[in-house]
Amino acid sequence: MPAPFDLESFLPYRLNRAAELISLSFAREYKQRYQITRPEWRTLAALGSVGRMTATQVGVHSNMHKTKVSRAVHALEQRRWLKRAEDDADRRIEHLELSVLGQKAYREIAALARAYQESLEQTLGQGAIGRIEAGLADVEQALLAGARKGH
Amino acid sequence: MPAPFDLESFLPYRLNRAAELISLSFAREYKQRYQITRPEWRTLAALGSVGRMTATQVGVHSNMHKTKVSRAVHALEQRRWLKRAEDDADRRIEHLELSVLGQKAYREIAALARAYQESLEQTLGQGAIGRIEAGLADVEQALLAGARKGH
DNA sequence: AATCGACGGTTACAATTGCAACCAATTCGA
DNA sequence: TCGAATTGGTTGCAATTGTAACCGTCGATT
Repeated sequence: MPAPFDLESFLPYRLNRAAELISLSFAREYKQRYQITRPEWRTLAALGSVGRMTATQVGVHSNMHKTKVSRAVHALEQRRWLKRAEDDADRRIEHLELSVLGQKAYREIAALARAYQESLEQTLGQGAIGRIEAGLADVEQALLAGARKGH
Repeated sequence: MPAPFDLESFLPYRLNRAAELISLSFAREYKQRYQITRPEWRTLAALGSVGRMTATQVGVHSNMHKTKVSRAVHALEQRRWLKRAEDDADRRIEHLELSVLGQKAYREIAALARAYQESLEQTLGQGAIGRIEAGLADVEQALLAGARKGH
């Protein structure tokens, strides 16, 4: 007799459900106000938070497919929130950077994000979010380590 | 001077990244072998784990959009993994149930899922996954409670 | 019992997405 | 040093997805 399978305690299922819920919940805060999509916000956030990066690095950082990143970058460029700069040594590479306008937008949406998370932390209690994130870090590390070995 | 915003500790971003990573990682286990999509697996899992449910209930349980559920149900029905049964009292409602074939498929994929999670728990240490899930449950509860009040 | 709003579920259509193929540039290896 | 394999990034196309509109049914109000 096999061990029972409880979907409610299956991590991929649980993570998906929670991620979808919280993402949509927060997206409501900026979708209307800034006319920006989810991939665009993630790209903006990555560049604003980390600083100058290439498209590939943005993709790794936020775990987005490279075509998704490519399109988000294009959209942000149209909006003049982002500038591309070529690399001196390798002409395939494009360094991405937020424009002054982009930085302004980033700061504003980041303020929304901060407020959102602060409010959540209020109701969850101090440190609760940090503990989840520590757990997630371990999970990601385990998965990425496993992937390299071809599991 | 505003508090700094660190994307790495922003919960929606972190949850999305982790969820995407683990979902794709596990999807590799069944996509090939069973020719089944992510929404189909989630629906199968919900019905297999919880038992007879309506489409709406499946959607709530797995936090999937109702059209996604509708299409997944249709696909599973084509495959003869699922049966519909009308409700005696309310003719709008359809009760969904796995067929014998569907139950068999569910048991097989559930076994994969169990193995997957066990292996993960091995590397993370006993109880690590449970702690994350407890945290997620709190988050979900907070968000759903907030949504009802119109936040 | 007729009307209106809500509900469960499906579908048409448009937008978003991922895969695969591609281009240009670079690195590797014989 | 030349060709093959690899890399950063884009694009065409097909598949997936969400929005909105819809159908049939139900419940409440009158």
